[in-house]
Amino acid sequence: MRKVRTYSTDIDLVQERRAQIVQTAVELIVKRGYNRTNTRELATALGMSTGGLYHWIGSKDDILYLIVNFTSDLTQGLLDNCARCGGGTVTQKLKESIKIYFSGVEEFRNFHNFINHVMLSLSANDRRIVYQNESRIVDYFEGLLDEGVKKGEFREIDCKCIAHNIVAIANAWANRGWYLKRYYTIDKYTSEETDNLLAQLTGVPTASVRSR
Amino acid sequence: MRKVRTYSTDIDLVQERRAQIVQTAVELIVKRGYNRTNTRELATALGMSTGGLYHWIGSKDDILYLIVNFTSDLTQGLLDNCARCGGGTVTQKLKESIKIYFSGVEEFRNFHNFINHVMLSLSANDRRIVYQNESRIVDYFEGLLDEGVKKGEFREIDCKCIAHNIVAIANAWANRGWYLKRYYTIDKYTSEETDNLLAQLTGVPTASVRSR
DNA sequence: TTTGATTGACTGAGCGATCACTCGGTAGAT
DNA sequence: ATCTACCGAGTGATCGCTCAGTCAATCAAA
Repeated sequence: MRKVRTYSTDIDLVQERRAQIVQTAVELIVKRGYNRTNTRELATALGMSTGGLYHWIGSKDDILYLIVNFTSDLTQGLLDNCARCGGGTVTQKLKESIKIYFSGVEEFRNFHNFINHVMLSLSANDRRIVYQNESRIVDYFEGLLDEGVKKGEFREIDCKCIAHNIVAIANAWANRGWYLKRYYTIDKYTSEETDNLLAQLTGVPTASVRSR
Repeated sequence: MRKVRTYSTDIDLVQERRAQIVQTAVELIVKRGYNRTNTRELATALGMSTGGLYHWIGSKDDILYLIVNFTSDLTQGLLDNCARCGGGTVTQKLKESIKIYFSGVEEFRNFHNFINHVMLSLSANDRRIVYQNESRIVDYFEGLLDEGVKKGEFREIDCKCIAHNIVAIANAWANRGWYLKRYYTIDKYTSEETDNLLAQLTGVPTASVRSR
C-alpha cells in the first residue's frame, strides 16, 4: 500500500473524500477516456476546485492507484461472498459463486472497463496489483473445479483453463457489453453461461443428440 | 472511409508510409499508452521528423482511425481465410476456423491490446467500426454453429451465446496473455479450448464420468 | 456571553511544462 | 527549373499542479 499525499490529518475525512474522488473519476474516465478527463473537470464534477482536489491527493496518477486499489477491495469482497456461499455439492457452490461474480461484474462494470482502458498506462506496481487481483479470482474458481473433479462431480478437465474461461466470460459482460446487451440481460447471460459450463463439466448424453 | 489529409499525391507511397506509421504506432502505444506516446517519439521511431510525419497524416487522431481501419482489414482477412477453409463436416470447419482465428489473435495481439486500450478514447464513428468488426466475427461463428445444429452435428444450443464465447476466449489470449502465457502456448491453448467447446456442442458420455 | 486566535477545508489565478501541429526552408531526383 | 519528401525550430493551447489567500468552525481567555 503506497502512500498518497494529503494535507489533511483527518483520516476518516480523507477516506470519505477519496471514495468520492474514485467514484466520480471512474465515471468520467469511462465516459471520456483518461487523457481527456482533466483535473479541472474532475474537480468541478466533485463540487471542488482543482486546489481542493489536491488537498486530498498528490497527483493525477494517484487517482489511478486509488481506483486500482478500490477495485482490488471490490473483488476481494466478491470472493469473500463466494467463499461464504453454502450448498452441499461443489456444483451448487460453483453455481452460486458464478452468480455472485457475474452480478459483481455487472454492478462494477465501470471499474472493469476502467481497468481495461488504463492497463497500458499503469505503473509497473499498479499493474502488479491488477494482476494479483485477477489471479486471485481465477485461483478461486480453479480451486472449486479441482474439488469438484476430486469428488467425482465433474469429469477430468483442465481446471486452470476452465477457471480462466469463467473469468474471461464474466469480464466479457463488461468489455463486450455493447454487444451482449442487445440480446441478453445479466440474469439471462449468467444462467445461459452456467448451463454451458455445466455441460462441459458433467457431460451431457451423446445418444439423445445423435438420435435427433 | 473517412478522408485523411496528406500533402503527397503518390497514392502508393501514401499507403506504404501509413502502413509503417500504423505498425510503429501500435507497437509504441501498446508499450507506453496513447497519451505518453507523443508525435516526436513516433516520428523518431519511424526515422522521420514531426513535420515529415504530418506530410502523411493530418492529426494524431487520424492515427487511431488508420489503426482501427487496418485492424478491420486484418480481421476481414482472417474471416476470408476461415470461410475458404474446407472440411466435409461443420465440426471440421469449426475446428479449422478456430485455429485460424486464434492464431490470428496471437499474430495481431498488439492490435487487439491497442483496441482494448483506446476504445474509450475513440470517436463515435471509429467506435462503430470496431463494433461492426467484432460483430462480423461473432456472426461468422454463429452461422457455423447454426449450420452444425441444423445438420445434427451439434446438440441444440444458444448459438449466439457460444459464438460470443469463442470470440471472448480468443480475445482473452490477447487481453489476459500476461496470465495465460505462464501456463499455455497458443497451440496448447487453442487445442484445449477446442476440446472444451466440442464437449459443449456434442456432449460427452455421462456414464463414463459417473463410473470413475 | 463576548472576543480574539487558530485551524483546516477549500479557492482560483497563474506558472511551468508538454504537446500537437505549422511553416518556411532544404536537398535530391527528374 | 521544378517538384516533393522531409526537416526542425517555433507557436498556441492545454493541462497538471502550486500557493497565497478566504472563510466558517472551533476553542480558550476575558
